Amino acid sequence: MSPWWVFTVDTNTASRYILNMFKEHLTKGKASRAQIYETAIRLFRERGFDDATMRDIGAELGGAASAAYYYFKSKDAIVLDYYDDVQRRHEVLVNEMLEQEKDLSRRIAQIHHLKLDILKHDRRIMGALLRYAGEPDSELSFFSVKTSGLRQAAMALFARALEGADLPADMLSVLPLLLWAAHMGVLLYFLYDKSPNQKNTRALIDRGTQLMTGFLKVAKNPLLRPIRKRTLEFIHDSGLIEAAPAH
Amino acid sequence: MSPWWVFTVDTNTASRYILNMFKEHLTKGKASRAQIYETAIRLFRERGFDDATMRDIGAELGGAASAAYYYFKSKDAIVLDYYDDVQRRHEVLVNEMLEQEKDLSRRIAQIHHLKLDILKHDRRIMGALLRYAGEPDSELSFFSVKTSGLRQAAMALFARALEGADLPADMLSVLPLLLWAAHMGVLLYFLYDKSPNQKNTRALIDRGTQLMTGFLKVAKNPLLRPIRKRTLEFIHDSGLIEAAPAH
DNA sequence: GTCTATAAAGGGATAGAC
DNA sequence: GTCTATCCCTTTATAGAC
Repeated sequence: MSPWWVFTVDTNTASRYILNMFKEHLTKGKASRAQIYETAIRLFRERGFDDATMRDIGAELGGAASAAYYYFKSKDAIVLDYYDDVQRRHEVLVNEMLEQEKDLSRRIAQIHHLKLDILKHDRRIMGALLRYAGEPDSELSFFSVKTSGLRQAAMALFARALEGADLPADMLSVLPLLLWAAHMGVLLYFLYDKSPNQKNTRALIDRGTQLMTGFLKVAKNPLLRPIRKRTLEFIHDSGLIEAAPAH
Repeated sequence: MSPWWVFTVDTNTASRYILNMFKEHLTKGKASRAQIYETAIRLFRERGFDDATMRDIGAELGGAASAAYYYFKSKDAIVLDYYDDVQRRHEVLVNEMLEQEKDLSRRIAQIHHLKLDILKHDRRIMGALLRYAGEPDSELSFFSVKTSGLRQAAMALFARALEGADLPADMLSVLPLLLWAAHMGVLLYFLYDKSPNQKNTRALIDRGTQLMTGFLKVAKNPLLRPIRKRTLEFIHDSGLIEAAPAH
C-alpha cells in the first residue's frame, strides 16, 4: 500500500490539472499557451515564418501580440517548442515501427523516413530553427547546452534501433552519435530538396542506410581492427558524446 | 605566343582595375563602400553582430544608416561580403602553403588551420552567416545557388591539396566535396569550442586528417573495391557535386 | 548618374496599467 | 494574464545634393 502522502500529492496534482482545465474554459476566447502555440504554427505554415507576425497571432486570438510573450520568450521559442513536439511524435512512431521491423538497415532508414513524414509540410518552419544555430550561447540554438536533452532523445532512438544488432560494444557506443549526425545531414538535404515530394531525400536515405550497413560489415573485419580503434577513440575524444542530462 | 585578343582582354581588365582604384581615391573622405564595410566589420567584432546596428555604422561615418543600404542589400549581406573576403585571403595563404608542404595529411590539415587563423577573432560574425542557412531561396544562404561559386572555390583548394597524391581518379572526384563537408563540420565545432584558443578544434583537425589519410590507404585496398564503388556512386547520385558555375 | 539624408513603415520585444 | 503604449531595430520610399 502507498503511504497517505502519495495520495495527497496525487490529489494536489489532479486538482491543479482540473483547475487549469477550468481556467481554460473560464478564459475562453482568450489565449492559453496551447492555443497560442497552435495558432502560431498554423500561421507559420500558411504564411511562412517571417510573414506571420506576433501581432497576427495575437489578432487571430482576439488579443494583442504581448499575450504570446507571456508564454513564449520570443517568436523563435515557439519554433523550439514545435521541435520538441516533433521529437515526441517521432518517438511514438519510431517505437511502434521498431516493434514490427527487425532488419537493421530498414530500422535505421525508417527513423529518417518517419521524421520526414512529420516535417513534410513544415520545411519553412524547420528552417527557422537554424537561425540561432550560429549562436553558441543562445538557448534557442539546437546545439547549445540547453537543448542537450533533445539531442539525447534523438540519439536514443538510433540506439534503440541498434539493439539486437550483431555489433561490438565499442562501435555501439559511437553509432548513435554518427547516425544522429547523418540525420542532421538528411534534414538539411531535405530542406533544400526541390524534387517532387522530396523523393530525392527518400532515395538518399534508403541507399545511404544500405551503404552504412555495408560499412558496418566491413568494419567488423579483424584486419581493420587498428583503424577502427583509432576512429572510435577519435570520436570519443572529440567530446561530442554528451553526458546524459541531469534529472 | 598568345593571340592578340588575350592582350586586349588583359588591358581591359587592367584598366577597369585602375579605374576602380582611381574612383576610390576620388571619393576619399566620403563613406565609400570599403569604409562602410570595414566600419561594419569592426563594430560587429567589438559589439557583436546584433548589438552593432546599421545606425551605429552610419553614425560612425558621420552619416545615416541608409548610406550602408546603398552599397549593401541588407545587414547580413555585409557578412556575406566578409565571407567572400575570408575566402580570398584563405586562397592566398593556402596557395603559399601548398608550395612548401608536400605531405598530404599536413596539406589538408593546414587548409583547415589557415581558415581558423583568419576567423580566430570573428566567431560571432561567422555565426551570423548561419542565420539564413535554413532558407533555401535566400541569396544569403551559403548553401544556395547564388553562393555556389564560393563553395566551388573552397572545394578547389582541397582539390589542389590532393594534386600529386597517389589516389585513383574516381576517389579524386569526390574527395574535394567530402573534405569541404568535413571543413564545414570543423567550422561548426570551432564555433562552439570553449577550450582556450580553441585548441580542441586544432587537435581535432590534426587527428582527423591523420585518420582520413589512414582511411584513404585502406580504401585503396582491392578487396574493398565493391563497397568503394558503391560509395562513390552514392555520392555522385546525391547531386551534391555541383557543376562549375557559368562564366 | 552617383551618393546621402530624412522620414516613416512595420516588426520584435518590453513596461506597466488593470 | 492580458491589455495599451512604447522602444528600438531593419529596411524602404523619396527628395534632393554633388
